[in-house]
Amino acid sequence: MAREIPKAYQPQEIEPKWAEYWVAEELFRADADAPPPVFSIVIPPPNVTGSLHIGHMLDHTEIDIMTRWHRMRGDNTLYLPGMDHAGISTQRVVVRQLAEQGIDYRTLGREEFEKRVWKWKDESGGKITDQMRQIGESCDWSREKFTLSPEMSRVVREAFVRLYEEKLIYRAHYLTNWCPDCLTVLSDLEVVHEERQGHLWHIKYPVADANGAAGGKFVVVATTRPETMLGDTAVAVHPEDERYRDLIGKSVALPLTERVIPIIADEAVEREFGTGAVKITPAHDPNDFEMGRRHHLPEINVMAHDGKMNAAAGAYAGLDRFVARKKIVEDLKAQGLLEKVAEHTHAVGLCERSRTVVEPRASTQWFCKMKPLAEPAIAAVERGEIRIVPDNRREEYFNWMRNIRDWTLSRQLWWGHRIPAWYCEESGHVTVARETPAKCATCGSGNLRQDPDVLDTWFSSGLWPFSTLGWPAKTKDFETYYPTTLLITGYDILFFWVARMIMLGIHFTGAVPFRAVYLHSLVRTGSGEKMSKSKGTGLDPVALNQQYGTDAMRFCLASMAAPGTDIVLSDDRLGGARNFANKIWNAARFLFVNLEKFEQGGTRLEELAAPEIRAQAPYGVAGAVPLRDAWIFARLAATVEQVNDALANYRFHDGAQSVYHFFWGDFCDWYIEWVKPELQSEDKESAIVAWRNLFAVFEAALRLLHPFLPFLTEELWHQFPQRAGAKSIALDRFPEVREIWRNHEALEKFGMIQEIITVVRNIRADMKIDPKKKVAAELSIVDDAERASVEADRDGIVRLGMLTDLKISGARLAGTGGVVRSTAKFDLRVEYTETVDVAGESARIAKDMEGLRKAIGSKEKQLGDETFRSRAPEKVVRALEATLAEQRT
RNA sequence: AGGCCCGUAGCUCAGUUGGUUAGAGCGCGUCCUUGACACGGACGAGGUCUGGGGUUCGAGUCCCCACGGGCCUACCA
Repeated sequence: MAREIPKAYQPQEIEPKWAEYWVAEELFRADADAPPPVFSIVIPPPNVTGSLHIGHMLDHTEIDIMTRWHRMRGDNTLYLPGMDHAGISTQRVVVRQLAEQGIDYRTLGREEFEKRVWKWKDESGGKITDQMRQIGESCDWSREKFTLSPEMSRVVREAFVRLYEEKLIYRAHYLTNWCPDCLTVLSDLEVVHEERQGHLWHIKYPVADANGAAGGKFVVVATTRPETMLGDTAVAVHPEDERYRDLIGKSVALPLTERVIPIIADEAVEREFGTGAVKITPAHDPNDFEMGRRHHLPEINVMAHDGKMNAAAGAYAGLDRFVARKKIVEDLKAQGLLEKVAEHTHAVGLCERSRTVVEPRASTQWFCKMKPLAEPAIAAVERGEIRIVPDNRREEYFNWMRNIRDWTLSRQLWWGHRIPAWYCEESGHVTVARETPAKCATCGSGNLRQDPDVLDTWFSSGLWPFSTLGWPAKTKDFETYYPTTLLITGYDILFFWVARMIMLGIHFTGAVPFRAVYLHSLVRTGSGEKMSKSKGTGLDPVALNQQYGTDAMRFCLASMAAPGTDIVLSDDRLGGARNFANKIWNAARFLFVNLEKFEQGGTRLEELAAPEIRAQAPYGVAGAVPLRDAWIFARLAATVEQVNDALANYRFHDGAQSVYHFFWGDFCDWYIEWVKPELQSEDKESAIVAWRNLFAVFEAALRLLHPFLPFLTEELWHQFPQRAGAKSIALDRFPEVREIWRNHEALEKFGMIQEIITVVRNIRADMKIDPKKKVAAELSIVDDAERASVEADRDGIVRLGMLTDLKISGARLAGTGGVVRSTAKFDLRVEYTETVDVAGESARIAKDMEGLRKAIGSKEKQLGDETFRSRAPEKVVRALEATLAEQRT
């Protein structure tokens, strides 16, 4: 480190340098030939619709923490990056952009439009790549993939053709969800439901005789969508409904039209709802569609693709559906056919992307049969071949999978994988093939036309874990890295993506696509909303990274990422994480600034901190490791184990908290403060031991911190002597606990010293003793071994307690005056010549006593209870007794 | 309609099979410009865990009910 180290850590100066270095040196290139164990993870490919948002930051932080941790533990590690073409979303973005320039995308033609989208993809994709590099993701850029690349297209066609040949993909006329804004059908998942206050219109349909003449009677039907009545082809009642029994088989004259439609009986009709009579519109309602099939009713589609009424709507043709609704209600009212209007709250289906009200509409589409795919996928999770974390998402997965319905695959879009199906213009036959066929497979005609539609974008995403590794070829990558180890993504795409990968993965490869899925929380705004760019509630990660530093952002997210709960990011939290980075920076600053002084005595950094020197720590003076060193290494060991355990269970917040507490609380607040004088000691041997141990702990701490704060730790790691050719801390080892680090005794002993110092400080603060004024103190410890240990570290206690002197004995406190406080293990008296605030002191003592009495009381009561003694485990009883014994003294 | 989750300090949240006086960060109060760090240090005040009932020797932790908030699935027109 140079002499002029800034006092405050400035991530902006440091981060870009390493971000570039990591990419340029290709440090994270995976080697499929490297020995196991393997850790492989594929990125949830971000949509090329714009740039990374704060949700991605969380995703990528967690993935990168896991990746770096595994890599440092020596695993054969692959983090595969890539992006998703995001069919509907990306098309919408470009359509909107064109519209802003006054261009209707349809006038451009398909080919030109696709060109425009590719151009956008390059820009947006480039931006995302830049962002990912900026935030230091340790992925293998040589293996980057894009879901719509020619390579991925081949895989998609392969998968489609296989499923078609297996009769799992089929084309059918069915009722689907239509978005009049996106102008495409949607799968059920892309329709979101929203409770809305609406109306239930009760409409009178005149009963007609066989000739269509009205007989003065009416059947009243209730509907929430009056405009669809123009497409009614029947009225249905329950077969056992007494009210309507004699009308079954008769007809009604459909108002506003010339048509006469039958009254049919079907058990699906709920007698309790509305009037018990239902208008049936097979072309515009899922229930009605089914009923229409059962009763062979005609379908009359009354709406065009853009949500306007079509020619079949007669006088209402050309009107927007909601305008038509209003007009129809008015007309009915005018004709006296509107019986009443009731308030009615119901769930309205909206297009996930455009928020437009989705129109159920019968059309011919491609579908994927899901039940046969779902069964093995359910079984795999049941058998534990895939672990879903957190647990409760497992149930959600099962619920959805067990009730799965067929997947509408085709989309009326231009941006996406074109469906590999060709229609013969002569015979009408369909040819589904991997490559463009020359002639019709059935009749041999060369007059073919490819299906204009594209596939749901999630179809290619569903193949991602194996398409990216070279499947269907048996590549080295596929052999080595599939099944992938872990998938980390948000729970909001459990069904869209995760479930489908599991189904398609098992179906095509015979193996699960990943061994575990960790579903993380979502990042929300302060008011609890899901962050969204469109609502302006999104936070810009680039700006935040700039302001606080990427490391701080990562650490902040990690420390809040408790499984199962959403994250609310705040400036306060980010500031706290930034402060932590600054603390680490300054600890390093302390080391190197002091080292300069020490080096003047002729000792070089190499002798104190070379890798082989560090490996032998902790060092002792004349063979004895000083207590503070034994203690910090024991704490380091415990922390390493806590972090390993936390990360193994995706408990990022626990891991983050452990390292925070260790570095700030133990290392900085106690350890550095304790060794300060040793570092410039006259006694050369002690000084060298202090330096060596300090460097060893600090360097190990950097490696421990690295997965969380990669930039800062990389920067500081390079300030240490490293093995020849060592390029990065990211390729160094995660700290491994050495047996001699573990030291329960040191933890106990140093803990007692900390307690003594804390009591001294307490007294000083309570008595308002001038912090700069040193005072005398006296300590009494009954236990010989404990007393000896404390005596050995008397100097430290004196220094950190700001004492002039500390008398230690095993007898009762000899001196008088001053303030006395007692704990289970020791009594302490601090000289205090001023008048003690008796009232305050006795209030404090009284409060202490009160708490203690309560604690003792409850324990005595418990221990006195025979049922407790006989039923509680012995361990608990003994621990209770031990504490009670202490508290009584 | 069915299912799930949450309600713990002023704020945001931890609290893994029930077990000693319930934790963190921020905020707050007192003191400290001591040469790593004021993005700092020392010390401290704040919760009885939404309410009620139950199981248990023992419950923030398990069960039931109520209230409050959120989410997901769902073709009652």
